Amino acid sequence: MVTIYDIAKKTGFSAPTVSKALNGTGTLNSGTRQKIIQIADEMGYKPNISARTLSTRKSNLIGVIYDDTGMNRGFAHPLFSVVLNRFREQIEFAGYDLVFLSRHFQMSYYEHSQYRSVDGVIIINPATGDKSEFDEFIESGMPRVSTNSLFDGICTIISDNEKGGYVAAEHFIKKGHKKIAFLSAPRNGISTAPQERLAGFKKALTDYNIPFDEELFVESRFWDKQGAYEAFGKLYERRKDFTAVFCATDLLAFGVYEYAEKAGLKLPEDISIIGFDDDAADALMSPHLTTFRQDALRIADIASEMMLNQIAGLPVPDIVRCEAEFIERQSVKEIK
Amino acid sequence: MVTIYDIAKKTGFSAPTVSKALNGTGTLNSGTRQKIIQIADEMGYKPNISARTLSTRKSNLIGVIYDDTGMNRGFAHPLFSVVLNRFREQIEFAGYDLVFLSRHFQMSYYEHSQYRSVDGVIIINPATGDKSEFDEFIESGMPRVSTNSLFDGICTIISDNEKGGYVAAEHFIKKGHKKIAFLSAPRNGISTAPQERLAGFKKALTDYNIPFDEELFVESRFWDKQGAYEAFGKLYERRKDFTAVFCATDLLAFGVYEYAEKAGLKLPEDISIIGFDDDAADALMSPHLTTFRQDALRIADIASEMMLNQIAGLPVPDIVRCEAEFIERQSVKEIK
DNA sequence: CTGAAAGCGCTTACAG
DNA sequence: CTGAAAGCGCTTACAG
Repeated sequence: MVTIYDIAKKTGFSAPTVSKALNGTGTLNSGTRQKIIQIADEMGYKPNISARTLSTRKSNLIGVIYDDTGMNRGFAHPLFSVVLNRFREQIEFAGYDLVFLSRHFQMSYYEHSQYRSVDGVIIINPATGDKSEFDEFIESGMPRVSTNSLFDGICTIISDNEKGGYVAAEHFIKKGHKKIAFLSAPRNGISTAPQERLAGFKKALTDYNIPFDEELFVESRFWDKQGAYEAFGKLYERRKDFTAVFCATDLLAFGVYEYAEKAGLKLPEDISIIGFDDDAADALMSPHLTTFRQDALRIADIASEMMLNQIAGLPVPDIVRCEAEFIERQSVKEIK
Repeated sequence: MVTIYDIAKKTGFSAPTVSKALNGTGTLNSGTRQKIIQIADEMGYKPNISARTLSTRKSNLIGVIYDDTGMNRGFAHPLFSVVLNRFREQIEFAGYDLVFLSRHFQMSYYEHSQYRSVDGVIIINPATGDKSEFDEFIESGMPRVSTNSLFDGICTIISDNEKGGYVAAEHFIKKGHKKIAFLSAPRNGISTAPQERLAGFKKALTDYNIPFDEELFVESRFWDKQGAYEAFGKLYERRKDFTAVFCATDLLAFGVYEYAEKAGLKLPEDISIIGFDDDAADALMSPHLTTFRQDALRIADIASEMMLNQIAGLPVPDIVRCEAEFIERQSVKEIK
């Protein structure tokens, strides 16, 4: 490993001068700068980031909070996986690397971030948990963004879920449906999406003078197919007069498809269905699932921009909403 | 941030003694060790990893090579996403953190790994590329594992793809199929899986005295649905007398489903199909896709074990094969 | 414009 | 069993 001392010796300048030349800091004769840079190149110099971090407290590392406990999808989530991937691209382009933050060894997320001297943190998927876990990040003033759920004091980039819920309900209504069920994801987690989608759903009903029927609301115990299968089963045993169901996420819709297959229900003839997320499977299932595509690329782009802004000391908004695109496929039947 | 000097002052011992106590190194009076640990705890001491890395050259960081350029799935790959997730869990349990390695800024993967002083590297998905890119890792002696493809000199944990190809062909044959097509993934990449699966496929044909028909072999231009759609179309325009197709990966099978839907072909009545990977969509499509499940958890477990072994200076095998499980669903028709 | 000095927080021989 | 000294590779005031 070649160090700045090696370059200093070779060029005849001092280590601080080499440092300034390589970093473009301080005032330097442009000739000596050129020379140093050239020699450094020839020698194949690579800075030692640990040394730099130790003296500057800047690591060029961004901590990622991504933990799918309770979701059991690993990195296969249709929204989060894309957000992670694109955020990584953008932030690497700006010279930062991504390191995963965890809660192991009695370290909290915050302690872990300190241990690694990260320059900022992105909350993509904190699993279920307690929002107060993030208070230390807020108090510390560390640059931080969330692409998952609203936190007071954390710049959050998130889909307009309420609008999504509204559009879904409105679509059903315009296709002639009146008895529309709502299959919710668990509302006890850290994500506010289920509530927001429900709020929009109710608002549309109200606007179209359709009363919200509590009996047509059902909540899955988990964010998965199995939970949805059971929840929908409960709903269907209770009531058979509804013609449509809005699922707060595609994963839940998959449970409905499974139930329909086992129970001999025809989709969308017997029940129309709309999901949320545009999972890769949607366009493969029969009928192809009508859904919403969250703008993961835009969410990630804005997240990285907001991260960089904060690192630069610039102010950022509390919340940025991104539109989710309605994708009409084949799972909603028109009722005359 | 409290440092070992703060603890030294408070306890009356020197910094080196504190260091030894906290790390459990050297010979220390167990009383002073206890005391130091207790005070450190009370003071909420967290080691500064940059300082430690600088003096020990050990970062407790493992570099991850994961780049899906050309695949365009982000982290949504049915095998890689699970491998990444489980490997992360295991390696974090051993006290290591994961950082993504990239090829930005004229840095090669290897240079990036030096820059971050990683203790080891896992190659999960290097995108298409040149195997020689990894020569530096091998020469350097850095601990390294691959869960993607075979590299001489890198401990690789990978499915028994040849066996998979064999079992697929044999299954078709036992169901009465004789004219069996093979839809391959691109073979120009770094992954050896397509060739291995093809080799097993051919072997089964030979064992059952069925000649391999070159005209029934077709290669997709990309690892995606669209490429498969086009490739299968070419095949189908050329020959209509085959009754089954083995797709080297589920993604390719999706392209066949799409083609079948557009062309009005019935699955599995007109064409039987087997995929590979057990993508989450498989059990949702009609007909549910018969496929193979790679043992991603086992692959990741072994990968982390092999990584840890290398870090500990222990020898590791060149290659570990894991069985892929055959999952029979509904996409293969029995021919009388 | 350039460099000597000190410091970031830790660990590793080496003395005592 | 414990500590003084030096070093890991870099940067930041501060002098000149």
